[in-house]
Amino acid sequence: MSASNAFAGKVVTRFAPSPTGFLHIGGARTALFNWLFARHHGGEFHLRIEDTDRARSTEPAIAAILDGMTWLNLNWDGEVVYQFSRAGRHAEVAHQLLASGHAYRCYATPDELTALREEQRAAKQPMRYDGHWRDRSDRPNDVPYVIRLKAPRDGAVTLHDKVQGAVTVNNTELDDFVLLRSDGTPTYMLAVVVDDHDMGVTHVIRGDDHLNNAFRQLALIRALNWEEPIYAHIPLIHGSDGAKLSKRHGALGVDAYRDEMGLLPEAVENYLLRLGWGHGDDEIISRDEATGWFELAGVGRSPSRFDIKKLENLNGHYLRAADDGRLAALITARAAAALGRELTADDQALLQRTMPELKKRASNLNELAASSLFYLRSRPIPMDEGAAKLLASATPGLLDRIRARFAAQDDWSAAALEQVARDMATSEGAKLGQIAQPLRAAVTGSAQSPGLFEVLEVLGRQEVLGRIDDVLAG
RNA sequence: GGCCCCUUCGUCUAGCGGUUAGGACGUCGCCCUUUCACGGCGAAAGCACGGGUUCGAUUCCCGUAGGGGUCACCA
Repeated sequence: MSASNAFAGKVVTRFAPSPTGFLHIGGARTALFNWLFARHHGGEFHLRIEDTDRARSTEPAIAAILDGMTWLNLNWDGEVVYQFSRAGRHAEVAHQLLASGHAYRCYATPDELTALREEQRAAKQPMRYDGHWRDRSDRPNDVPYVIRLKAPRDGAVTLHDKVQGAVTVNNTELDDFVLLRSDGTPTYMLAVVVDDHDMGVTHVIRGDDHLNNAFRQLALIRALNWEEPIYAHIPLIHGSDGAKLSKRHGALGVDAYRDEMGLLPEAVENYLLRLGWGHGDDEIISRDEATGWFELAGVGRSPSRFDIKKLENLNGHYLRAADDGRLAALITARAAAALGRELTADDQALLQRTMPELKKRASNLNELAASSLFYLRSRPIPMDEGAAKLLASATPGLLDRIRARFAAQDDWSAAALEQVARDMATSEGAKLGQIAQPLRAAVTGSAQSPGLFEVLEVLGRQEVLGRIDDVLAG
């Protein structure tokens, strides 16, 4: 029975992170691929928390994983499985293996193992357990032991991986790894195999840092005489320097992409999807399209580098496509923090109304919030460097003359106001920009803003005249 | 170091024996324009190297180089 055979039954995938840190971007992509594959085939996608390492697993990490999955809208089927809760079952399988002669007790102490590794390192030999207790019948009393798998020593194993293709490893490369620790708790290797089997997982899609583990797990599965899942080891995401993504690359939790970088989940998803996978020339891919198109055969075998620029560009695209009310809500907290006050319902409405123009000018929520502030500020508004320059170099008396024309203006629509400015430019023999730029600076406190006359209309006559007065007074 | 994997523009990728090697991000230029964006148009930029196989290799095979992953009573 080869794992490369076409799969006929119901697809079951899982994402199985260990809660020893945040949900990072690589894990998120693994989760996404598992999710897409399951949904594409109308199967199930499960979430399993691999918390067998009691010392390193933490509650905050678990919360961060669930939070990240939820934010990315990667909904899982059924209850979350906590691996540690299944320790009894894992031990049971280990002892079953012991009874069937596929495993044995090893009484080697940590010191002995360290010494063995030192020896092997010195002799430039591969560092592997030597199987000292593999075939011995003597049993020291009152000495702690671990249970090791009696792994095959001859021949080779070929894994038919859906992404990596046929990969063959000699059994001499594998040693008798530990199944059950001396304290009776299971190792990762045992727990994964037992849980995947018990959960009915049909396709194991994970990072290719697990490729070597697959051979050990296969040995275990065969000793158990269980059905082998289909494997797909996807390449890791690397930093811009080509090495595995880590802290020094700014490998952050997905919460940082949401909170600190102000990205939209659909942008992160689209970016992650295109990392290592492609569908012709398509770049902007909806979730529905992705679900319809995704297949493991399309996953490349080479690692890809994380490119924040492309992610930001994609985010800009999704920002422009996003609902205005949603965006207004998303930047509320950021705007409130910058303003030092809560936003009112009127503020919210104003943000939503101005959003179509604001969102064209931002590539993330931070920029979007910052660009909206001038609408919300109370007088006198601060002038940034660019605005100060514009005002300093404006023609003398310009603002006074603009103010006079605006003060006499009845129709406060953008179109009418633009006409006022154009008339003034004509009569003064100036270019529109010479008038518009200083005016923009006075009214927005910046050299850049959405269309000036729309801004004037939104701000209203009183506020505009007031802001001009503030500058004239200052 | 052993084993395993990878190698198309700077980056993500399309390509699955014959193409002017396509798209996207980024970069540069132009257009639009009251600014910044958005949008539109255009440019520079790539098959790591060496052998084969073949009428013909980016594509198939073998080396070399480079990169990566992994070698725990961690997962």
